Amino acid sequence: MTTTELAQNLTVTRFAPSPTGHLHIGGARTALFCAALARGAGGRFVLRIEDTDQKRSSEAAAAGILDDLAWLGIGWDDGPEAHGSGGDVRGVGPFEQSKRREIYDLFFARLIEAGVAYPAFETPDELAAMRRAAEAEKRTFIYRRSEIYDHAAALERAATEWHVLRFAMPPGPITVRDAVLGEVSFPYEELDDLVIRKRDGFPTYHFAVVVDDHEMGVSHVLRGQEHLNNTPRHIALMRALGFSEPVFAHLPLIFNPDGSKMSKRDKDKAVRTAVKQNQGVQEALANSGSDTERAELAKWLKDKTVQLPQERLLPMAEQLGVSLPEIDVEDFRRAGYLPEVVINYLALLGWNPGVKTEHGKDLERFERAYLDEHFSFERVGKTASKFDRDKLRAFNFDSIQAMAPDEFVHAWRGWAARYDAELIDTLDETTMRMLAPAVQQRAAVLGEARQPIAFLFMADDAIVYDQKAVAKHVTKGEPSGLELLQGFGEALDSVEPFEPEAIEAAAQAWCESRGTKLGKLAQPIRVAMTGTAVSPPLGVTLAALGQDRVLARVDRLLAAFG
RNA sequence: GGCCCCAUCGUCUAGUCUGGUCCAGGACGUCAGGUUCUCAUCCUGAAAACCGGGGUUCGAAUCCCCGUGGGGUCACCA
Repeated sequence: MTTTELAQNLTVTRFAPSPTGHLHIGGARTALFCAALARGAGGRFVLRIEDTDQKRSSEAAAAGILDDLAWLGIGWDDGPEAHGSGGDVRGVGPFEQSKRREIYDLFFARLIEAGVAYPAFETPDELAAMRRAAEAEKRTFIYRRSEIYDHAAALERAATEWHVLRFAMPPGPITVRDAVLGEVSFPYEELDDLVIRKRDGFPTYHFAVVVDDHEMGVSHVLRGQEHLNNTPRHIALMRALGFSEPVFAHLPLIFNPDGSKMSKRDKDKAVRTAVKQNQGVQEALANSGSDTERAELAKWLKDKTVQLPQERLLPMAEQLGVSLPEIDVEDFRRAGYLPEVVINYLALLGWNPGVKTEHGKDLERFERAYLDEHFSFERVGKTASKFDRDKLRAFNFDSIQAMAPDEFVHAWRGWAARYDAELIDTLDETTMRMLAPAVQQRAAVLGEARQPIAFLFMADDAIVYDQKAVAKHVTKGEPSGLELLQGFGEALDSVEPFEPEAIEAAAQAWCESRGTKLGKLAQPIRVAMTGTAVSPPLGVTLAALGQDRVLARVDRLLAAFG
């Protein structure tokens, strides 16, 4: 079966990121919808790496994107082999555009021969000047082939001179038939003769996309709405090349809560603002690192368009106490969101099942398989949506609640293995298992699971007592917390086994015998264990610490205020 | 600025194509109560929207027009 034959009866979608950084959350949604459409139709989902920009692309970034997709559970049928996905059973690869030069050259030749692709010799500076001139006259700059253009002469000149290849846009308006937006027309006057081959011989994005989509038998092109303006150009190219048009579907954009575009630059912005407000840090930074590092930093501080690599941003953010906005899939992973939750939330951004549950509520929580089965363009919205982190958190929280303790520990340890070595080193699996129920309902994301048990990571003699908590729960009252603690401390000695249930039973019994409420005893214990009036339930708190450390902390409080 | 897209609670949205069942439903968030050994969880309840103006129609959130607002895009980046 040839590619075109396949295209006629197969739904083929593709996700084509350019490897310039981690996978953006918006890109993840596009990939998800592409995969869902293909799966639901029994078709194929292609992953292609768009690395025609030699300066910005990197293999590391490409690998990172594959890893991000794999973490989300989005597998691909045709594409680079990694994480159990990919391969080239249809023989439509390679899947990196930088390896497809000969293919593009073939189609360049075809267009040149037809006289619709032509060399152009303006330098970038000259073009910039032309744009400025147009702007001064308040008209839009449109590059158009001169009417007295001599194709043969231009080709001759091109043999010896640097040039780009441009596509002669055919006259007449072009209408895009979009599966979510309907028909959208663009006048010829708005469409210029776009560059299809760069000076360095690489195709531009427009050309490579059109050729590759055709060669790979892509039947449905799903992408963000920011590409809508490119589509008429692509259609013109397809027609010139004799390709059939795929179905286009432009997905609504995803924005920040403040309405701005969700961009990787947001991270730089957050840190840059904080640095500028902090004179001390600014000076410290100005005096550390190598010369080149300092120069980069100075440039970054001044120029909003300059981005710093994540490895440099992260420590600065930590030092300044600012949290980086989550933009990339990797950010959500680090924060401790569950991949299936991210998928679920993403699916709802711009699409919805339009189904009610038996309780008359909108169906919002569903599995990946549900999306695969039910995804359709009719239910894709046209409106851009703001990314609601609170709602994502709530989803994640619910999913964490729904986990069995073992499941939770598994997820937690998996996360910690990558992001929190100290946690793994300090707590064994049995302890985590015991802690799980208490921690689960206090953590919306895995990264927060440590907070309610922070006291476990402190040395017994390093507890800092909160003055208010001490005043309220330890020194005040009749009997005082101190006295209760003293009495119960002895009782604690004989608790066997030293596990949550036994401890709680002992505390309960002890309080009953003394005629006090459990709360009266629990609070001073909390202060002794954590320095504050807040901790997980008593039994778990004490059991996790272990008898020795508990008694040491009781003694220390007694000594400090007794 | 040109071109293009969009417009329902603070946010995500159902309802819009096939006008009436919508004094607009759900979720997140917010607020108020309740349960609880703290913090949480959990339970109950409340406030909260059809951008404005004209049409069409017996009737418009739903159809049409004009405004207004928001966004995208105008590279030898993708």
